[in-house]
Amino acid sequence: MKNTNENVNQKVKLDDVANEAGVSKTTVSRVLNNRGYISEKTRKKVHEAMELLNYHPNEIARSLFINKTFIIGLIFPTTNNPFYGQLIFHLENISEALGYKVLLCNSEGREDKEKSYLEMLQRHQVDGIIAGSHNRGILEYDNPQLPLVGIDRYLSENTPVVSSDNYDGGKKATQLLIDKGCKKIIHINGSPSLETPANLRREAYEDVMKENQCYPQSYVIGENVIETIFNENPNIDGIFASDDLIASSVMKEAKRRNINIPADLKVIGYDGSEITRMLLPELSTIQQPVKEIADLAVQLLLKQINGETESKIEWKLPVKLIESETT
Amino acid sequence: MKNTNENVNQKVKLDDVANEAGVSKTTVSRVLNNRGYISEKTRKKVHEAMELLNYHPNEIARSLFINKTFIIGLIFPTTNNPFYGQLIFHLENISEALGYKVLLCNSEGREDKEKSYLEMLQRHQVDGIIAGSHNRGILEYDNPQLPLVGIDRYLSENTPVVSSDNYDGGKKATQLLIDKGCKKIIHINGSPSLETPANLRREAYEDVMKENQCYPQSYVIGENVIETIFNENPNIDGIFASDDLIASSVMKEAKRRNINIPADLKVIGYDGSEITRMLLPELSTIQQPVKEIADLAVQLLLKQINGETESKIEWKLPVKLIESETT
DNA sequence: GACAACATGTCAACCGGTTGACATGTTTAA
DNA sequence: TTAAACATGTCAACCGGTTGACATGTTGTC
Repeated sequence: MKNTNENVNQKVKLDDVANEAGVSKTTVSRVLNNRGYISEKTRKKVHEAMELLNYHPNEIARSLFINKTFIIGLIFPTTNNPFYGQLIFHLENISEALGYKVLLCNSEGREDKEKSYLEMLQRHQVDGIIAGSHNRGILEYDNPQLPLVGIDRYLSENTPVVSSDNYDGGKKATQLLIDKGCKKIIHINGSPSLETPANLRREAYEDVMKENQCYPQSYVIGENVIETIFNENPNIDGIFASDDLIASSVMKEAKRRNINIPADLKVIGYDGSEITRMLLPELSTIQQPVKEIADLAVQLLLKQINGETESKIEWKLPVKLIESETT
Repeated sequence: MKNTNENVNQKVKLDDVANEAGVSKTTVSRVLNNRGYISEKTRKKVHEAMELLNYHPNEIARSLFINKTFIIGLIFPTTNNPFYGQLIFHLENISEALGYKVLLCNSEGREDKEKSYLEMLQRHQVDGIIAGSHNRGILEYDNPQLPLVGIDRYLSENTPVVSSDNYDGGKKATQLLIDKGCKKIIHINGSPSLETPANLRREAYEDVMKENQCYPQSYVIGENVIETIFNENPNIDGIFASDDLIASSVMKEAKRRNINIPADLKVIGYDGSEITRMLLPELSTIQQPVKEIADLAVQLLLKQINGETESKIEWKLPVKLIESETT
């Protein structure tokens, strides 16, 4: 009953609070969870005791019982990238506002890491996962009965995918280069073996090129690819890179070769994240609505978590063409 | 005893595995934790049962009992920043390699968010926290009996702080500008009210300036500050920005005013993160050893977690001057 | 042949909350 | 006056693992 405080050495638990406040364990729990009848006087007493003892309810114990952790797992290649950095920032932000915490997993695009993260997240009883990484199939195979949302990645037949309107983005980018008078336009993208809606950027590129009687030609990003492109295509006058980092490498190489942008070569990227806009404002790009993507992804995940159904699988959000100095 | 599989609807638990394998709960636990005597035959049986049922041990239950979660909390302003993005990537990476998971908290530099995150992390029974955000005092006040490490931030008297050698970095940067013949050098930094070792960058700047009979003048970053600097100092010929993003804004403004860099104005930044180097390679900067900082921070945290003592409080890692086109 | 080491089982307490059932007493409203 | 609503307590089961104590039986070895 008495305040036997004086630097508690062990963790304070609910029992201790009950003793301090002179009430029962059940009453404290009632105060904590706002259930049943509680008088203001008792509520105050309990809160004071909690304050005095510096009590922090053990979420682990709570989670175990209620069978819910309020944790969401995020699996993405890396935070060390302007687009993902911004996306993850918003995902965390929105989740936090809705009472969820976030376990961060940097898969580095490696299948083995992704697999072990998935396993780890299941052991940790996360309430759901948002992933934007690697191959279809892995998650499908393990078939966790877990709420799941993909960002720019197909995870399985029935998991919702949120992405920007990649086809429209690819169309806008290609069309701009053509409108600016480019004749020999090349597209550079990531590995097309990944099953991602981002491949639509290339599809749109090819369609628009053909519509304009141009021959589409794509390169997959990799070691020395950009040099190769310049070497193999001396008459190149337009490049559509499927992300801004690639575009920046293109610009660097062009500079090295004294190719003037935009006079001799026009370049457009994709993503338009805040950091890229800040550090490389001269680059024209297709901007993804990152915050909206994050918003929708969390919303769809929470729907699943709460058992609501939603039949729409593919969600596309509008992109914005940002024209700058490279076109 | 029999495989009563056929799509398990509820969560598989240890009991189910025991039944499937035809052994006792204790034996399964022994296999799982590698304790006591277990024959190869039994071990195999148990593993097969786990596979068959697609069993994932409930870490929550385990954590509750062993009183350890293997989770580390990370409190940083944002992942949407080249430096923090890279730092957080490495922190997660290293933690993962050592068997720890990471709860991500974007404080946005807000005191209230930081406070509520701290509270949340304690409820979730994290094993420790690495923070690189905001004011001293908050964490100290709450005085959590929690392993704690700061990165570039003093958190309390006795919490270790890891940072780059800020004084040396500031010295190198300023000296470079002076060596290049700058006479009127201005420093731009973040709020000096934050108690962070990063303030040493400015101290070094001031010391070097005085040593060279120059008058040191610092501005705090904020709305329109850069314009103000140019307006108030028409004869300015050198700027040392305390991070690369600020430096990039300086470059942008200089371009707008047709001030030629480096001919009329030399600029040097601080951080040298991968993304900045990639997008803005022409910027001279002081590069922090991000991976080494992350490495050391995790190491120091684990030491605390494991009850080992370490009396050294301030850790400084060497920086590297990267000279490029802006100086 | 005996004793140590190996192999496994049963049982129950425990980690720190949550919850339902039930009891008792006090207010409040009709 | 009396029933409903309010306020709190006790008790025990439960969430899903872990662990120690103790029992029993099998091998291996000197």
